[in-house]
Amino acid sequence: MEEKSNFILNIVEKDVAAGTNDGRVHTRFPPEPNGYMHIGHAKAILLNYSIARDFGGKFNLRFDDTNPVKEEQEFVDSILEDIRWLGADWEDRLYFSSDNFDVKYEFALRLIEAGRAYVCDLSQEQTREYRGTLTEPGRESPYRSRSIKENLDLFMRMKRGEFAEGSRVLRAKIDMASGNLNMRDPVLYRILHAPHHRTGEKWCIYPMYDFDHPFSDTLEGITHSLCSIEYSNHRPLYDWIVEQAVELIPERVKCRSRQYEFARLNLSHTIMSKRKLRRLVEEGHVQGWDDPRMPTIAGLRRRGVTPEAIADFCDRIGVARADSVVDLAMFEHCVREDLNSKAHRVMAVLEPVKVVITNWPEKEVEWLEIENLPGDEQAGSRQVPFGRETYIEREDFMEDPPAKYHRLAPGKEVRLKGAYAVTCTEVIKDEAGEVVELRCTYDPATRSGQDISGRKIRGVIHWVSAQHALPATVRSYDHLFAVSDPEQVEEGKDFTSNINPNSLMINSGCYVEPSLAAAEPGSRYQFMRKGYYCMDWDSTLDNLVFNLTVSLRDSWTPGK
RNA sequence: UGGGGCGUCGCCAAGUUGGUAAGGCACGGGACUUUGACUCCCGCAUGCGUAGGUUCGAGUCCUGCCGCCCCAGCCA
Repeated sequence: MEEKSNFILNIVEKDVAAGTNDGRVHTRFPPEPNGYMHIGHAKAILLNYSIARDFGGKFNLRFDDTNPVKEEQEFVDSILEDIRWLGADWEDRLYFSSDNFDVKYEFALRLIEAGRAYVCDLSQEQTREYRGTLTEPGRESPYRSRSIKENLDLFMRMKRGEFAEGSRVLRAKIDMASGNLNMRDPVLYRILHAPHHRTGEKWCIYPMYDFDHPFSDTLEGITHSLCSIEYSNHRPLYDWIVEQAVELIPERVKCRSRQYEFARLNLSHTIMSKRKLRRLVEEGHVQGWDDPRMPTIAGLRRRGVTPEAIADFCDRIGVARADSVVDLAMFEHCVREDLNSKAHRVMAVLEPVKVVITNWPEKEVEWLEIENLPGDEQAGSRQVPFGRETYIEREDFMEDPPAKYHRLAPGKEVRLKGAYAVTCTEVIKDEAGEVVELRCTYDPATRSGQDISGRKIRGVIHWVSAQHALPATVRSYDHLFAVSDPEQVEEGKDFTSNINPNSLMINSGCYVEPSLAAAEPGSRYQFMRKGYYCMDWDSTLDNLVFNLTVSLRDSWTPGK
């Protein structure tokens, strides 16, 4: 009914209507291969991809690999995998900034020839001093007036490797008095005697982001270059570079690319900075980049979150320019909604207590048919064994229950889901007073689907046949950070002090129904009345391992 | 005290040329229920940072305040 609307869509619609760039829409996602993708990146990836898709345009994937010191092939591989998994299709347009280092060098030469760039010999420290401050204008470098001939010579020798790292840079000649520090003769190229993960030893000068990015966009014909808010200050420089390219190297320019900024995603109870996520991994607060508690794409995938849920989430949070923090509950809602419609229902008991049905024949086993996905006949059904001994959840029994406790208690009757109604007749405890076994009787007239007892049975609990149960380990997760804003800390502490010590809980003595013997790692289920779980790759034949994706909503408040 | 942004319900977020505040999440209430799940109903901003102004009429225009974010890498 209501169309989704945001300022970027409005811009694109207007451009298409006006025939800007011949009505063409071309976006890109430009990751730097120096870390893993997280859900914040997913927002950017999906935004770029969906705009191209929805307007019949194109979407490129371009690695921004202009800093060999920080970048590695390992990250290229993981990023490729994550973006593919998210479903953003770059078709045959996978690019690397480094693929065009030659053209970029040529562009730089023309900038020098036009008198708009110069080689500067100031040290890094001096450069900083000359740049001025936020409130005071900068001073022009003494090297700013070098002749074009000398600049050309010096730059070519920089490329040949004649100079030490840090000894010289190529700078744009713009305006040292600009209120925007990015315009105070920004560095275009620096010397880095470091091997590049793709170009190897070929180059020892590397372009800076501000020079490389806009030019790459024009080379690829990117019409709408979307990035996050902190690049707003760079837009004047982006436009300057595009203008220079249009004028000085028009044969390579496919269009006048334009940059638009939107607010990056922040999630409550979560951190999104690559640096801090790295610390969580390196300091052992989590077990790796794909730890299910991590907001990384790899972590979410291992947790059991689907790409569809992520896409739906990104769709719902919208796109705007205002800083914001989205409630994690919003994300969890999207995950539940998606899984609710596709995860098959099975039974698993996480903290088992044995139930013996005293009036059930010793060796008899009855196979009950239970539907896989109520409301969806296509999903079929399966046979689940029921016998004299079963396990139920420890929390589904209370010796002295509060009012409206629709579960098992002495003398009370509940239905074992898909099977019979049982009544608790005896509670057996150990010396410590811990309940170790419950004795019940069942009523044959209450067989699921053929209940002729005429009684209305309120409580329904899940169970697993003891004789057929499969042992399993279930890992339950809570928010990695106990507080909404992990960055809010006391004096002298940092975000790690907000780590939730109980974010991981491992239950190793669990039992799951036998149908799960056929489950595959990565497959998702709803453990009835508990939550959604994903089989982990750590699973073995004699011990299945499941990760909690998200629990079911639970509106039951004891005593109320 | 420079420049660039942003401020609409607890959290996100729509709001054409000014015409009388969408939607989602969360929350509360109810119905249904062999998952206390799902689903379905109902409720939830006389007010859009704030103070003025223009106007028949302003979240939308003007002015002044207030608050928050970003920028002084040879990182991206």
